Amino acid sequence: MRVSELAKKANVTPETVRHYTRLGLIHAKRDSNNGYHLYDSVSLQRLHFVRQSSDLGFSLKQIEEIFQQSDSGDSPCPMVRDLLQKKVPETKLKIAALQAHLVKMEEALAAWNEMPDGTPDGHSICCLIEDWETQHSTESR
Amino acid sequence: MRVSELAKKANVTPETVRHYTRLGLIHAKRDSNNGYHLYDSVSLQRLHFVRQSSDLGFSLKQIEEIFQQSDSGDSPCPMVRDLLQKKVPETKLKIAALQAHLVKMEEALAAWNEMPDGTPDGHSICCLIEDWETQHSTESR
DNA sequence: TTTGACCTGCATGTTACACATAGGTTTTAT
DNA sequence: ATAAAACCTATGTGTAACATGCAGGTCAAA
Repeated sequence: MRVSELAKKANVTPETVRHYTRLGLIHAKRDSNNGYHLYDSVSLQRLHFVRQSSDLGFSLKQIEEIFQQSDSGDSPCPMVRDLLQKKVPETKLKIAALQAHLVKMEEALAAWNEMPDGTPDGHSICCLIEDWETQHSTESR
Repeated sequence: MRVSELAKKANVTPETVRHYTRLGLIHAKRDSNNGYHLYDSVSLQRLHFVRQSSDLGFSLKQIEEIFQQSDSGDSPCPMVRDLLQKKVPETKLKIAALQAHLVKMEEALAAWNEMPDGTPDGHSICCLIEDWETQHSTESR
C-alpha cells in the first residue's frame, strides 16, 4: 500500500507517515516504476507501535532507541520500564504546574470582573496584568 | 544598564533579554562608543510585564499585540480578558489529557510488573508496549 | 484527454529561547 | 601596563513533531 492508505489505516496524516519514514521509524520499499513508497503490514505494525509509544509519552528519538535495542536482538522492555518510571513524576509535575497556572488565570479573571478597563497612560500597559503582577510574586518557569 | 544587569534584575538569562530585544518587546538605546544595548527602568518594567504575561500563558506574539494595542492608545484589557477566557478551557483540556496519560502510564507499569521481559522475536518489539496496545484503544492526540 | 487526486523531494514555518562562532570591549588582577 | 577574564555584538544553528507550500511527475475516473 502507499502513503495515504497506510495513513488512513493508522488514523494519521500522510505527512506523519512520510515524517516517520524519513526518520527511519518505519520502512518502505519502492515501486520501481514511479519511485512511490510501498508499505506492508509490518509497516502498519511499526506505525501502531510508534503511535502507542508516543501516546505513552515517548519522544520519537526514544522510540528510535527502542527499535534499535529491539533490532539488535535485546529486549527493550527494561529500558521502556525505566523510561516510564521517570516519566511518571515528570508528568505529575507538569500537571501541578498547569493547575497552578489555571488557578492564577481564574483568580485573575475573578479579580478583573470588578476592575475597570484602563487606558494606557504611559505608566501602565494593561491594568489587569499589572495589577495581577503586584499581587503575586514572580515564579520561575 | 546593560544586558546582563537587566537580566539579573528580572531573573532571566541575558539571552532572553536579547531575544525580547530582537523581537521589539523591550527597547534599548545604544552606547554610541561601542554599540552596546542600554536599558533603563522602563525596559525593566516591560520585561516584568512580558514575564508576567508569559506566566499567564500568553505567547510572545500575543504579548506583542497587547503592547501594540497599548501603544496605539487603546486599552488592551478587554482583549486580555478575552484571551484569558479562551485559555482557561484549553488549559483544563490539557490537564485532563495529561491526567489520562498518567493513568495509562501507571496502569502499564502495574501490569508490567507481572510480565516477563521478552526478547524480540521478529513479531513483537517490546511485549510491554504491545501488550498495553491490545488493552486500550488508540486515542487521538 | 483532461482533471482531480495522489505521489516525489526539498524547503520553510512553528515556539521560545539556548548555544556556538568570531570578533570587539571592558574590567580586573598581576 | 598588560594579560586574562568577563562581557558585549551580530549571525547562524538547534530544539520537537510535524504542517504547509512548491515544482513537478503519476494515476484513476469521467
